[in-house]
Amino acid sequence: MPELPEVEVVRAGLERHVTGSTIALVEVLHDRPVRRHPGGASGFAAALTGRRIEGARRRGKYLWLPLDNGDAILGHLGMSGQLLVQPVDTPAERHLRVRFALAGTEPGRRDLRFVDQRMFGGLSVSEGGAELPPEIVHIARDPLDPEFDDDAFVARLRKRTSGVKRLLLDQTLVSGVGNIYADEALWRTGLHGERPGDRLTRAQAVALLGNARTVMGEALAQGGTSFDALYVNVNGESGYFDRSLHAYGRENEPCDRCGTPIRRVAFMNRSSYFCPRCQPVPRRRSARV
DNA sequence: CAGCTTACCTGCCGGC
DNA sequence: TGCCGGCAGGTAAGCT
Repeated sequence: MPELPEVEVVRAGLERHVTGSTIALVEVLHDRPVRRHPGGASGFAAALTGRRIEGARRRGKYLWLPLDNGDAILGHLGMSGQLLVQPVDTPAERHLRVRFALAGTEPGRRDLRFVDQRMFGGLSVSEGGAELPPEIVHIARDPLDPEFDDDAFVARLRKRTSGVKRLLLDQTLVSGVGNIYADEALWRTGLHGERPGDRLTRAQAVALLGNARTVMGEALAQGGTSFDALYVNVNGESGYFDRSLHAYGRENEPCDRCGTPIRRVAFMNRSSYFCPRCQPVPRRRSARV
């Protein structure tokens, strides 16, 4: 499950290894990953064959490769997606979905391959999307983005009545925060995920954002070194998980701060983990204002 | 229109 | 052994 730090590692690897390459051939092995492309698999291949890749960019967990005609290949790794740069004679991966044969600047013929077991992810051609694909203009910047507006985020967060975990996962407020990092940021801040946004103090909101940024930054620092190889090969198994998680996945284990067993509750068809002592369940909003 | 739920997808794992 | 339900989760679409 690639979180934002892993996606950024993929982006950096793609920028380094496919920029300047020309797409000689496109092979779509499964329709689902190109479902968002209106022209279907054949249109997808036709629109990309012969194009030159100009770089690799990212907004939240979306990636795009600007092309020489102003379009872009827009992609999302979903839950299990990988973008691999492989020598052309590498045997097909079990879940290989799309293969781009590259003719390029580096010696040796290489493929760019989209591999995805569960196919929540996908690729599409974004017309005119080289600068910023119109399909993702609603996606907010992420906390590691230098242009992320802290004050605007804090102000918006504090106007919303939803629980703050739901808000952390709202891509129009902030991107790149998944279930794991949301739980970790809340644990560090000592906030329960069901506390309404409009019941946070400004200081709490600022601290929460800071902690989200710290968690993601630490993961990026660790992941960024281990994947700096010749080929982009990120499988989502971040070594960061085992070492540094305080809440996520630790049901019944003692809280690293106070020793109280971590609890797990269902939330949005998934799980939330929290310390019931450090992150007390908020009192219900009173009926009258 | 904010808020919330559901669908999408496959592999793994525990229970029977 | 093999089947089956539950679980994992980012995002968009479709409800209220």
